[in-house]
Amino acid sequence: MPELPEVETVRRGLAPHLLGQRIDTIVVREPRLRWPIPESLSRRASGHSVVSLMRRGKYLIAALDSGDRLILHLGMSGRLLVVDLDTPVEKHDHVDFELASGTLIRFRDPRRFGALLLWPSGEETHPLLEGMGPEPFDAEFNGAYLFRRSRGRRVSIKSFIMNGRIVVGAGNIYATESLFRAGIRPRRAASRLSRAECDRLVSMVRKILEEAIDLGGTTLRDFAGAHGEAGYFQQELLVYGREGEGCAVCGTLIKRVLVNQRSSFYCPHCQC
DNA sequence: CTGTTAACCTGAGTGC
DNA sequence: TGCACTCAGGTTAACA
Repeated sequence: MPELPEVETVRRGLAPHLLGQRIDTIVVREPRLRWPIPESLSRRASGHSVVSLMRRGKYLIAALDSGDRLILHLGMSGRLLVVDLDTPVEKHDHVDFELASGTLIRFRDPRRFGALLLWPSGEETHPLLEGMGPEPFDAEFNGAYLFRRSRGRRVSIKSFIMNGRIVVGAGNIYATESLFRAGIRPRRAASRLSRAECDRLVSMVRKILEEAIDLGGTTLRDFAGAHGEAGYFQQELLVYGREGEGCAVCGTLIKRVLVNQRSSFYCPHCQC
């Protein structure tokens, strides 16, 4: 479900409720996520306040006044919802954070590809965050960087920009849309992009992600922000999910191909 | 090292 | 209704 704009939308919705708040209780109903929720989580985190809520790629990181940090990932179907204490528990509501304010932060994740881990105080880094590429909005992520990193790489450019070691945040939807706007076919070898194309692609990735954040993310099926609200970027999608429709620019029929087992959409006329 | 594939898991949708 | 099948916004472990 959530790519960078969706995670950022959740972060912004959550922050006002979480910052400065003490976590009274953590209720874990189902610890079997992507990795098991650490048994020590509840003991270590309850009684402590949240001092910051950051995003790194598609991870959310909540720092506590103890120095411990909670790492959250929404996987494909995860949600973090702000609800009242008496809100009935639904089938896939795996974890509740009960705050001193009387608000509940509820983690729901039907497919359980998400994660909730502890990054203990004093540990410089966490294995999951180590080796991550730059944020797309960092100055480090620019045309020169993409050009340099892509030399000699035979993988498709789509897989390349979805690779979190190159740049974080672009998932299937936004990689697909960025490539359309940059005029590059998803299956082109990364090594065969010109420097000018790298410039264009970088600026399109940034632009798309920025616009998607402004519109509260993309809701195709079930993405929702912290208050259950849908995003609006799906209205801006020009190729994703539009196989067989006419291209918005030239009218040519949009094609669907598989790139590493993921659906990709492109216009055979606008993208080469 | 690079690149490809299967795997994790549930639910929604489709066709018979 | 039921069954079989496909697909879904992510990531990594295991392989060639």
